[in-house]
Parts: sequence; structure tokens; C-alpha cells
Amino acid sequence: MNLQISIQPNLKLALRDPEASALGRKIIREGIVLMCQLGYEQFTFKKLAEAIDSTEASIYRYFENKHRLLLYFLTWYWNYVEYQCTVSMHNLNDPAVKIKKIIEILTGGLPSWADTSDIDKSALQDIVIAESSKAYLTKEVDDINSKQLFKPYKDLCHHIAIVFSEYNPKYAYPHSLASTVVETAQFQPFFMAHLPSLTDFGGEKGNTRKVSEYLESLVFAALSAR
Amino acid sequence: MNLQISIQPNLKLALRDPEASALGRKIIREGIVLMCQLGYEQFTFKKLAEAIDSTEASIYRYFENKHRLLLYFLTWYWNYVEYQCTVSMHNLNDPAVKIKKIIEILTGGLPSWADTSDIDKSALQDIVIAESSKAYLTKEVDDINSKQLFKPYKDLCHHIAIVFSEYNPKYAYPHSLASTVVETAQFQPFFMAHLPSLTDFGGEKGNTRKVSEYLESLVFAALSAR
DNA sequence: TGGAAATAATAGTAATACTACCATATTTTT
DNA sequence: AAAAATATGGTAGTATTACTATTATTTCCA
Repeated sequence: MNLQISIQPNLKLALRDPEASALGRKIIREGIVLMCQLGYEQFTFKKLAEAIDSTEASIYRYFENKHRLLLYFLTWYWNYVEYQCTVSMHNLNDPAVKIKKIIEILTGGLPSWADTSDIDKSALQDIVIAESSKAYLTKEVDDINSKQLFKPYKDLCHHIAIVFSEYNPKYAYPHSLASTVVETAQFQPFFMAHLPSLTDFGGEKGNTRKVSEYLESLVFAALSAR
Repeated sequence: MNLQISIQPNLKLALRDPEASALGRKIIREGIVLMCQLGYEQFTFKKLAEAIDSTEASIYRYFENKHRLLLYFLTWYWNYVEYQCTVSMHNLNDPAVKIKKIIEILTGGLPSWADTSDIDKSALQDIVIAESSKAYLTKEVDDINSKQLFKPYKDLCHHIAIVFSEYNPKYAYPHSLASTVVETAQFQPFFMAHLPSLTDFGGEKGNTRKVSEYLESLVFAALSAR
């Protein structure tokens, strides 16, 4: 089973396929680590070029700008989550069990099994938590959306919404609940680490189990109401 | 009753009180309109200076940088929401009614009654929706938090959490639910406008009633479960 | 009316976000 | 194996951003 196929990001994101060359792969591998360290705002192509012993101009031949590189990272991540969900639910029938599995995956609680890529998934997840909103909270959002670049994220939410509807076909807000859950799965760990008074979870780093429990109780309550 | 008193932002946010001078007031009034138009990334002090017929250097005497100006706007907004909540709930006893009122205010569905300020609240609300996450999704978050600059936001969430606990003292996640609701009240309208497939609400602009209904059902389900 | 403070006007710096150009290395095609 | 195409490196350069500094002028207010 080749994992690469299913997590291949949209090629429109990049000017040329970064997985097809040594330099491209270095841009992705090291880019993830560096953006995680510096944060999106402080991250620059110049710094990345220094880190991988290349030049700014060479990186620009792969990605128009750092926002596209961020989108590439996020696309990789959402495709990976989607893939994990698909595989995990392959032989599950009970929607309740499926929902629990989805939440476990979303909060990163599922140990990522070995795959062929050497992406630093922990760094990638930190990027998703801290930067993913910046993918769409921009004036370019409609333009980017019209190029289908949010498709993996929207598809994931849609598939989650379908499982919610399976559990309770009468529920009126499956898509809103799906996007709320996906967003909350990023925000609550961030709050836990930096603004703990916005949560009810102890400061123990990586207390993702608590976040899962909260989300489970929220989802099942919403889907079971009245 | 003087509204100004209760929505005075933390003075540590600004180098000098912008409400105390004509230039300062222009920075705030026009700054809100311009940041709403351009978005946080494209907004610059230089552009604002041109718009108010002043200079970059003069604006820097009021705010260290544009991130602090954004924080000032958000602080104003959260103080305003907190004030609206306080006044609205003054003679309410039923926690269920209080919760409905809070959600109505959060989604901006409550017509803002006349107050003495001439702030463009519609533009301010657009800024909150599109930019508020950028206040804390930065590597400076711990530094800013240690200066208490998120206090109004955290206080608001805390007060909402208290009302949730009033409704159901046994509920285990009042703070997480409060921050989830406040965040979702911003994200769902954004999705509605730009990524409608992430919601279950028709594209009719300003369909805040639907967002309120979704949030009400979510909150009451969560607080009433089992 | 004199002094302090605020603002304007101008200049300047380092960094960012690119674009352009050319030489060289590598890969692909024939 | 030679020729052609493509990828990369190296260097430069531009416009904009995010500031800081200096001095002159205006406004405030005691």
C-alpha cells in the first residue's frame, strides 16, 4: 500500500512537484521544521534557503510565496488525516465508534503508524495548530478557494458531516458541527498550552486525551439532543 | 450612564491614550475602517497616515506596531460585548435566558444601541471575525499574555463559563465550551461568507440568526446531556 | 505670554518579498 | 555520445514594510 498516492497535494499549489527532486524534498522536510520553530510570520524563504544551503530564487521556483507553502503543508496534513480516517473506518459499521475514532485522529491522539515519508509529523501538527487559520483568514480567501486549494479540508469536513448524519439523520447542522469540531481540535490544545484559562484541562503538555473527551461529549450531546 | 468608562482598553496597549487627542481618535476611527477594508496583512501605518493626513511617525507615538493596534481594537470590542452582556443580564435570573442572550450578543444579532462613541461597529465586527485569531496565533503569545493584554477576552469567556455552570453545575467543561462558542461565533459567519460548504447555512449574507440557532442547540445539548 | 508637549516633515535603515539574469550543472532525448 | 532541455546556483536589484531619528513647527495650558 503506497501512502504517498493518497497524500499527494494538489499540484496547483506548487509551481513544480517538490517530491520529484532532492531540492524540493528538502524544501518540504526542512520547511516544516523551520516554520514550526519560527512561526509563519518570522519564517522566510531566505532563512529556509540558508538552512538547506540553497538560494531564495531556487525556492521561488517551487512555490510562489510562503502562503502557498503553508497551504501545501496543510494540504499534506488534511490528506493524511483523511487517509487515516478512511483506513481506520474501513471495517467499522457503528457510527458512534466511527465518531470516536475521528475525534481521536483529529486531536492527534492516534500514534501515526509508519509510512514511507520522512516528514516530521509532530512539527507539522504544531504548524496546523498554530497556523492553519491563516490559510483562509486572508483577503485572498475567495481567490484561493476558487482555485480549489481548500478542497482537502472541505472534503474532510464533509466526510465527517456524513458520519454525523449517519449517527443521526435528523440533525440539522452536520457541516457546521464538523467544522466546529475540526477547528476546536486545533484551538483547544493551543489554548491549553498558552491560554489555559480558556480551557478546563490541566497544563500538562500533550493532554490530548482530555480534549478528545470534551469533543466526544460535545458531539454526542449535540447529535443526541431531544 | 457613561459607556466610555467600561470599554476603555488597557492603557498598556497604547503608548499614550488615543481617546485623549484628536489625532488619537482619528487613528482609532479611521484605523478600524481601513483595517476592515484592507485586512490585517495589507494594512500599514503608512497607509493609515495617508488616510488621516498625518505621518507614520505620529502613529508610532500611539502604538508600538500594528499588532498592538489590532489588540486595541479587539480589546475595545470584547469590553463592549462584556458590557452588553452585563447590562442585558442585569435583571435576568433564568440561566437559560441568559445563555440565549449571550449567544445573541456574540453573533452580533443584537442591534447595538446608541452609545456616545462614533466607532464603526460593523467594521469592527468584521475585523473581529477575520482577524481576531491573529491576536494570539503568534510566537509572541506568551509575552503578550504575561502583560495581561488578553484579559478582556479571557474575562468574557470566564463570565460565560460561569453562566454555563449556573445552568448545569455538574458540567465538566464550562471554560472550553465558552471559548468554543466565542470562537465558533466568529468562524461560522466567516465560513458562511467564504467557505459555505463548511456550514449548513444558506449564503444569505448576515444570516446570523441561523448561527445563533446552531450555537444555542449546541450549548443546551452539551449542558443538558445525560 | 512663555514653556512644554504634540505633531509634521523629512530622512534613513534593515529586512522582506519578490523578479531578473546569467552561468553552470544535471538530466533527457536523439 | 552529443545536443538540447531543464534545474540549480549565484548575484543583483526593486519596491515595500516596519520601524527609528532629527529637527522644525504648531498647539496647548498655566
